[in-house]
Amino acid sequence: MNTDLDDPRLTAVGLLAEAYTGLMNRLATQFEEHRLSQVEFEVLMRLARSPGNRLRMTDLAGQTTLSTSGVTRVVDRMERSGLVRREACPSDRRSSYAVITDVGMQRLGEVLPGHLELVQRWYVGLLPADRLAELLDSLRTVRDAVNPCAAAGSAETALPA
Amino acid sequence: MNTDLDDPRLTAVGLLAEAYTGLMNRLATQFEEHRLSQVEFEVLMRLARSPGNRLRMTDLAGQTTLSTSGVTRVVDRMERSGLVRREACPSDRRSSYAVITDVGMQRLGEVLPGHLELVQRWYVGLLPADRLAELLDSLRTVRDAVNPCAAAGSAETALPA
DNA sequence: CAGCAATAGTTGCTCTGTCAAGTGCCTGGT
DNA sequence: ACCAGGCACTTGACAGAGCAACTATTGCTG
Repeated sequence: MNTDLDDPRLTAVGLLAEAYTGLMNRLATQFEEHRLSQVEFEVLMRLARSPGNRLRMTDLAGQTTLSTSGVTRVVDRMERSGLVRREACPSDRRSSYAVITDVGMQRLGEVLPGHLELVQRWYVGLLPADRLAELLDSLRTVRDAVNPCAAAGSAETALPA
Repeated sequence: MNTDLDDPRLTAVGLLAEAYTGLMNRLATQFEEHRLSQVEFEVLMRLARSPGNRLRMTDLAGQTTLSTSGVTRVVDRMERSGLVRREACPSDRRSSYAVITDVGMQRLGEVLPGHLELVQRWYVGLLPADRLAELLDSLRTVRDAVNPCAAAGSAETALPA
């Protein structure tokens, strides 16, 4: 019928999607064990890696997949559970910082080792070093094209490298 | 503080996530122009590629990222907009098929060319052929580990290849 | 320095999807 | 032949996230 249905480009997208969502599913289980969602984990990571352990709400939104209202709500929840607190920005009364608390830091410390182990097992450990390097390089090419902000921004997802 | 915060494995996950979500954002715009969501597009694709243009609800759930109740609801909506219809399964009265309609096929035909073009521009076209082949190979390795069902199942995301 | 456009954040409404419970149907053991 | 347990699907209640509208601030421009 429609020959486009067999286009190899669809396979390419499918593989990317399945690899990503499959990996995330593997990781999600461990987050749940520690009463964290994926989004919450990312918020903790971003804050922990930022100078002063803090980020303005808008910047946090820019560094995640969330809208600003999404960030408001996540921070609401995390503030309620003590992982994060809001702090006024002295230089601009419109802004406020989200700051990771000691409890948040501790929680992150509990999750991270297991998380890294899972990433090792289900992703980076599956490929020989040179293949992995090539993979990351190609992903970076796509990422830079598709999401130039992340490339230009202060941080990649995790590392400025 | 916590040296794990700089682990390169986090960068690896970050690149995968940003490449994937960034690409999806680019593709989403075009879907909206055709009044389709990403999930609806995937449902149409899966059905169009299946024998008899149909799939049991459960199988459709297995081939997407949705739960069975999620599939029930997507198919509800798509049935309402005429893209899909339900049909009873003669051999098992518990099951029902989702079948893509002519309208659904036509809609898919409208979206697909532009979709492929975008995939070309923001993903496969960014890499030389040999790099792309390596990328897909590595992604397949990860996918097979992380989501063995997809590998074993009747179809990859798009192609059985 | 008054006024106004732009910005940071929050909130109401809505949509989408999940989980758990419920219905009806199928099947294997006795 | 029965019924116990399992399966396919649906439904109700609810959580997460986005958009658009709103408030409070800021800072530019005349």
